[in-house]
Amino acid sequence: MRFWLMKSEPTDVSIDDLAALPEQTVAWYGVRNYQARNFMRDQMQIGDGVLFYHSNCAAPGIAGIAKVASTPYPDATQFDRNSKYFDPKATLETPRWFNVDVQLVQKIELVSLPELRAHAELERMRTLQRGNRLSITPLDPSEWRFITERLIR
DNA sequence: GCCAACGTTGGC
DNA sequence: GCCAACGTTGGC
Repeated sequence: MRFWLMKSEPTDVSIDDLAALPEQTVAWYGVRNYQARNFMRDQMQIGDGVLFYHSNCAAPGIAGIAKVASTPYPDATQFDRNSKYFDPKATLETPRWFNVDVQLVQKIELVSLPELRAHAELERMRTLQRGNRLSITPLDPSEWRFITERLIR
């Protein structure tokens, strides 16, 4: 079992949006970065722990606990001409982008970015590193435990 | 809206 | 394969 931090812009899919979806589950569509894709395609397994992070918004931070809820499959938006995620180089035979489904476990009181930065235990977290932009990053089990056991009210 | 950091593109 | 130009991310 692995642990992941996954960023979502709340104007796109917020934690409340996720909570309102059938099965409280969403396809993690729209990833167009190879490293992040590879995490989903090659490393994620059903049941992996996910921290659902709100990014590019007024109050960035961890907004919920979730889990990986499917094996990887082709991201439908790459084939959709009307989607901003359409990829003309992708074909049904050779899809380029993959996603998993993510299911909400629990909405939490926001653990803000400044709070995350305040703990020495988390200083090596990828998301907190200078210049990091990757939307999906692995978490050390120790980081997962610290956040889920110590920072969540 | 600014801008630092980083990934991708494409000419050569 | 190099690398300048460009686009995107995301905190502030």
